[in-house]
Order: sequence, then structure tokens, then C-alpha cells
Amino acid sequence: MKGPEIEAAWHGLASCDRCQIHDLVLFADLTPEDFGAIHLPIDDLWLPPGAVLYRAETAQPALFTLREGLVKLEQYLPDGARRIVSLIGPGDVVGLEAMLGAAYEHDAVALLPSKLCRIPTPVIQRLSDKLGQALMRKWHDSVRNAHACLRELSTGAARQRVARLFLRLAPPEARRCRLFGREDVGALLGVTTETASKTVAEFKRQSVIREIAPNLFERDLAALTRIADGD
Amino acid sequence: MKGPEIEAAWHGLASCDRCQIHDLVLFADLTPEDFGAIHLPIDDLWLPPGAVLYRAETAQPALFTLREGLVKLEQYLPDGARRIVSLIGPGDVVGLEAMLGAAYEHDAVALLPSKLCRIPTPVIQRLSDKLGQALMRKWHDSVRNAHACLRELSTGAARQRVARLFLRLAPPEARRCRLFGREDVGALLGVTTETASKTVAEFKRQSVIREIAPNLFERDLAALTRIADGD
DNA sequence: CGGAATCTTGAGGAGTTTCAAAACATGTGG
DNA sequence: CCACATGTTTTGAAACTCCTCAAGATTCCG
Repeated sequence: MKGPEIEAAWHGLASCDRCQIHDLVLFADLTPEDFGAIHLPIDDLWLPPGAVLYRAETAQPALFTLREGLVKLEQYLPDGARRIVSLIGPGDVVGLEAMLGAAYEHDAVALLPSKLCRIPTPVIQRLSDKLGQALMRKWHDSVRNAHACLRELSTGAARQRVARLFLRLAPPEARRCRLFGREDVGALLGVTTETASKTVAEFKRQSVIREIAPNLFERDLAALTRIADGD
Repeated sequence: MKGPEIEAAWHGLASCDRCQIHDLVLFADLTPEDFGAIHLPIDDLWLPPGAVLYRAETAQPALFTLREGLVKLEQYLPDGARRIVSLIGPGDVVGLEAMLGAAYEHDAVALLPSKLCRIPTPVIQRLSDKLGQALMRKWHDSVRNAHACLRELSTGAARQRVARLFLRLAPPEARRCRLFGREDVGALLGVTTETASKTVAEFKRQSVIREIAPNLFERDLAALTRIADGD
């Protein structure tokens, strides 16, 4: 049931102070001196789609910042049903539970090619007074993200959910967005793979979306918004 | 659409050090000296069902600990659809976003008669080094709770969701549990009020549950578990 | 004892799932 | 470069679930 393990590529050591998305991430408020005090390696990772970042029930003294791409957090019900409980986008942090010394609670898997930083928890702890608020903001983001997934992606008819997903896949100013496999779309929206596929196909026929390349779409934002709010 | 505002009853000042659920709450690790350092009033509140603890978009420099009862956090979609995104039980903290100086993000409303403490955020901030881990644990609980609501209460057929709700309404050792209004059951499970009502009625006919008194049920845990895991 | 909610029930229809098969894509080895 | 195997996406038809609408029963409260 679980796919083959795909190894992450180690990309090198990160230079946080020259990070592209500097103000999005955890270390936004740090001074150059603070960076000097980091004595543990912050690894730079690249994951292809389907690659596993970590598995539930495992533990590492590290959390991750997503710089680019898209990651899913999935959990399983006692009856084996699989559900994606959160979509992680650029700037978000994954694996915050490591700060409590706890095991990870989800499978974290890349949905699109993704770049991440692996930050050892001792680094965070050492800078904790500097980071206090920023860290809490990331917790806050996790809660908000979870509530948004419930509110927007698990409520209403299937076509509304798919529409809201397309609106969520890229910022409003971007016309194009990239989608992932239909099985994952289903597990995220709480519908079957077939319903996910049929709905996406229907949107294509109605030119609410247009498929430029495999799983790369151009969106009609007005039409999508209309559908998202109930036809 | 929103019900009438029901005022909370102010119950008195809390004595945290003699709290009934002492080890569940935020202040579990504090010493008597720490309690002495609290110079802001920690109010003791009692809410009847339907009473509003706070509204979304409003702000107070305070968070709340639920000692007894059940509270819902609800949000609205652009199209007006209402959704309960989290169920708050005894020991849980509500309104953690106040720690970031932000406005509340949900309507928080009592589902059952509830007892809470109102803790001013400066109290937490003053004790922050003592509380660091405990506070983070509460954030963690919030995320876990949100994911559990998505995973168990918004996945699968309606009868599975209702069964999982009944299993969640009280600890496994308790035979009886109390339920709230059908409209709220629907908003929590992502089904209509009618479906919620029909499913509860069906469970009664099949004696999976037995109604002792209005909205007080005796549960057949084995049967509920069987249904929850897919018939 | 009304009157207003809330809960229950029913019938019909829309939407989703299920099952099965075909179309398409991808990667491997000949 | 093609043939083939594998996996994903699409499509269709039938069964089923859930929603909609409407009405009746029940509870709650003034």
C-alpha cells in the first residue's frame, strides 16, 4: 500500500542568511551574530515527487522548512483509510512535533519537486529566546492550515472542493498552477479517485481550467470562485 | 443566522493550585512561588449550552482553559456555509492565538454546560520560561485535535462519522455520553442536519446507542467500533 | 396553553461510489 | 526504436448514499 521509499538527495549545507524566501521562514528576525552561533549543520534537501521526507512513528531531532514545492501530511484510520490532513506550501514548517521530543505523527511526502531545509532541534532550542514568537507563529500556521483544509477542502460538493483546491494551489496573481495525482486529490478532498478524476475532466471540458502540459493548468479564477461559492 | 448572545456567568477568581484537573492544564509544572507571582486575575467562568465564549475577528489579551464541558470552534466559508473545525474538551486550551496579539479566528461556543478559566496573556508571558514546553504542548494538542477532526469526523460514510463521534464524546471507560443538537452534529461531520438526525435515530433503533434521557446516551462500544471501521 | 424551536420521518432526485473496462503514459529490455 | 508490462487517468453504467424539500412529532419556554 505504501509506495517504495525514494531517497532524498542531499544538496548541501544551507546559507540561511542568503535564503531566497528569507522573510517567510523561521529565522527572519535573526542577526548575523545569531547565525554565527549556529554550530550544527542545516542540510539542504531536494525531494522528487513521491519521495518520503519522514514516516509516522519515527523520530529525528529535526524539523523542516519548505522553501519550494508541495508536501502532503497523511494519516491512516484504524480501518486503513488514508487521508491527507494537511498541504504544506513554501514558507511552512513541517515536523514541529520534534520540538517536543515526540515522534512524527504523519507520513510527510513530496507531491511536487520540493526543496527543504533540515534544521536540528538543538539549533532552535539554543536560539529559543530569539525565536520564541517566530516559533509560536509557525505553530499557529499549522493550526490555521489544518482548519483551512477542513473548512475549504472537506466541505460541500465535490466540484466545490476541487474548485477550492485549484484556487489554493497557487497565489491569485499566478494564472498557472501544477496539480498532483488523482489518488492524492481524492485523499485530500475526501472523495474517491474516480470522482476526483471525473471532476477535473469536467472542468477541462467546461474550460474552467486548461491543461497546458501534463498536470500543468491554466486557471479561470472567476469561474473557479463562482463554483467554489456554490455555482 | 448567529444565535442570540448569551452572557457568560462570572463565577469567581480561580485557585489554580487547588484545581481539580491540575495535571491536565497549562500550569501543571508550576511551584507555589510561581503562583505567587501571578498578579492578574484568573477568572472562573461558567457557560450554559449555546453561550458564546468569544467571536471571530474580536480580540482580548486572554486565552481559556476548559475544565469541564464541551466547546465548538466554528468558521464560515465565503458562501456562508458553517463548519465546526474543532471540538474542545476538558484540559484543552482555546484562543491560543491571543498569545500572538492576534484576533480570534473562530466563534467559540459552548455545546454543553462548561467551566473555563480565563487567563490573561501577560500571565503566560511573565511565566514564559517556566511554561515554554507546556505552552508548546498545548499548540501541539491544537494541531492534533484539528487533524483528528478531519481524519475521523470528516472521512467515510455518514454512519461511520456518527459512530466515531460517539466514540469520541467520552473516554472508553465511560458507558454514557451526552450529545448536542443535530444541527451542530451536521456542521461537525460535514453532513446535513437531516442526515445527522436520521443516522442517530437509526443507531437508536439498532440499539447501538440507547437514549437514557434527552441527549444522554448509553453506548455499545463494540458495535460503534465495528461501524466506525466500516461495518 | 400556545408558539417556536428542534427533532424525526418520508419521498424523490441529485451526487457519489462502486465495479469494470478502455485509453493513455511511462519505463524496460529486446 | 519498438514491444511490452505497469501504473495512472479517464469513462461508463448501475447501485447506493446523501441531500432537498416538505410535513408531522416532539420538546422547550414564555
